[in-house]
Amino acid sequence: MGARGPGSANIVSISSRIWTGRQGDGRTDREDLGRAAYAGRRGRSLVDELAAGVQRAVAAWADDEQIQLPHTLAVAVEPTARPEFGDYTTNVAFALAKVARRAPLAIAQALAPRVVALCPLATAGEAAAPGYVNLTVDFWPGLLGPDLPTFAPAATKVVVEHTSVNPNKAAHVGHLRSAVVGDVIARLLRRVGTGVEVHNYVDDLGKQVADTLIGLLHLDFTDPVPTHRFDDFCWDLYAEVARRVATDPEWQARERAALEALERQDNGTAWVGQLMTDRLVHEQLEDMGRFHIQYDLLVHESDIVREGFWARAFADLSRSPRLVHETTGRLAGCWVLRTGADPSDDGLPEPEAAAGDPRFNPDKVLVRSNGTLTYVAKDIAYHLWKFGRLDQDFQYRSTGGDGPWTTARVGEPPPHAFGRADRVVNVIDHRQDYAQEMVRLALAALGHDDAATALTHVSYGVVSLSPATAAQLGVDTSAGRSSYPMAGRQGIGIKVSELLAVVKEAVAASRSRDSGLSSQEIAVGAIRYYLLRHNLSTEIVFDVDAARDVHGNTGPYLMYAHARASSVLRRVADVPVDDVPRPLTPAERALARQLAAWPAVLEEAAAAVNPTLLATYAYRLAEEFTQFYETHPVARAAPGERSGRIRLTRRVERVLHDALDVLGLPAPEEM
RNA sequence: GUCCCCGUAGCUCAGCUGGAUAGAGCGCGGGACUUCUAAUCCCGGUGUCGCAGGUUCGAAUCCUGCCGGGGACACCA
Repeated sequence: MGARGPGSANIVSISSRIWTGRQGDGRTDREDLGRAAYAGRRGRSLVDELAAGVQRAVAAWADDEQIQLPHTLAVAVEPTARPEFGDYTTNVAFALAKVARRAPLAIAQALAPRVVALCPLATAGEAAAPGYVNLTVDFWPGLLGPDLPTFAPAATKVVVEHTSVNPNKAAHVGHLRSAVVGDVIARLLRRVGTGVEVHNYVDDLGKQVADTLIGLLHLDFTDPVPTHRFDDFCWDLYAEVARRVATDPEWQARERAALEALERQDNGTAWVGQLMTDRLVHEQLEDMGRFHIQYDLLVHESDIVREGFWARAFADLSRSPRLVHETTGRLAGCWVLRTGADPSDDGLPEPEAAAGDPRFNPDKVLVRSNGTLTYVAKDIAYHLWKFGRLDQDFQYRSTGGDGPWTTARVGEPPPHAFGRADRVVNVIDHRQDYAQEMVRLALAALGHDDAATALTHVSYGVVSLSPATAAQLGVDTSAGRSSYPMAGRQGIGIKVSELLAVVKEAVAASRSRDSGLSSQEIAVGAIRYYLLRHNLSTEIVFDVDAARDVHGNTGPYLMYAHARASSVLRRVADVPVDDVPRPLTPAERALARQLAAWPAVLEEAAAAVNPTLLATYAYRLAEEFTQFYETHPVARAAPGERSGRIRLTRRVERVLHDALDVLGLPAPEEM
């Protein structure tokens, strides 16, 4: 990168880091998405203005000192950790120290007054050892401007796939994590102006479905825990069948026969299978619906097979040197996707996608020696369709009412074209990293490098059980592990419906009045927040007692803060509000500063495809507001102070409402 | 065996694109409601940031090795 003339540096602000705590892995595909979102935002935030002021100061300084600046500088303009450091701080002097070969403190001292002179919002600037520029800001104009960021609608369409529970039993908390994370990603992308289509993949041809099915057909099963729900019944039935399949050759043969019958599709077994999976999907969707999670399209694996999507994908893929028909050895008779991870595979193009990645097995079977397709093969076909690269389409029908559309045997005209995505976001736990990379590799091998790049796998850690919760479920915890996995095959897990009932009960028991939001809605907010506040890469060690908590860093705390703001505003509904500026108290400043961060947090969350940033931000905002609320009367404030406090409270209500909407939590006016 | 993720307060977790005295919630003890909802707030924490080296003016953060936990590497999904 060649140096330009003095004063020409672009400052790359990474300013949102401090408010939210940055996560994310910095993958390029996520950053691209972020840039698109950033470009669409209308208007500048307070922090944007400040960063621009710092940039002007740097340019002026470089001119005066005759210093050549590089094209870009990575600089943070961020809130200070302590009030005595001012409102915002920047590390720009450290970045310049390396370029100019001068002491950071000297640069900071030269910069501080220039920022104050060149940025109308900065009322004071100080250099602090070892080289920070600390800025004090006039927050008042920020309380007069527009409340919420707006984004120009983007022409791009993103398909978000999440949930994708095997339709053979009830959904558990682990599935709910995918659903909640995916749902927030969909809400977030819509919020920043992107077109979104939400898919739920129904794997109705898999081994798990076959197991529940043969239990239904061959077992005289009575549920040890009588239930009115079919998915609860299947939960126990599946565990019973899994026990038999593990050891009994007769049941293993039944499983194979059922799998084969499901894939053939024109027989009684397949029809019973379809009736079974339809009913289970219906109940799973009811569960998710209670959490305000909705889908645009259900994609059935059986429809991918029936429509012959794989035949077209195979025709294309077989022109690639990566698809190999093995004639000898362990995989004789299989069609294999060769990843190039084996060093002996010379001559294959690389690097592309996962090629040569030592994490992966060099050969991935797509077509078994008996001619049937593996899961990855069907997923490749599905993704070619998602990206509109297949010249083929499904049949569709509506599931009625507000429900999603679904792929079907016989179609009716869909309301709009499904699929044809510019980007695809798959919310799938980290155990499928390998399978997702295989899909990406196949897309690249077919020449769809753009699609391979536009495929984002949002990988997240599994939900496991705390020792206490595992013990309550009858798991043997004598091994003393720190967590225990949920296991559908063993019937071990917290079902979504049970969790909601338990948390709802806890909410009902702890509430001080009954007139506000229903206990179920509060429970939904509590559970959603619990699943969102952990980093995506973190394995959530789920504890029932912790999930039942409604105090502290929980969903109800955020909702309560919103209800308090609403309550205050009801009291002052008729009070006239003026624009007369006044100095803010420390708590007011802290609150104003947090409010000013919202546009950047939205952008960064969209860029990183990371809902946790939103959860963290909303909690901090609720916390700042609550502290303000405790110490600053609004309705009973002196007239000189009241207008500013009403403005702050109004803004808190709107920004918190916006944040809660994106998080899918209720924003109650009363609790 | 190879590779990936994780290891921070009693517990669950933030912080980790290097920077100013390492944070929150829970739990525990104490305090605050005739005042905009106390589902709240305030006070009380030196914790071998797994261990050992290294890079740096500066490391919880980057690099290497080791130890411990989890996961992936299926003609499962």
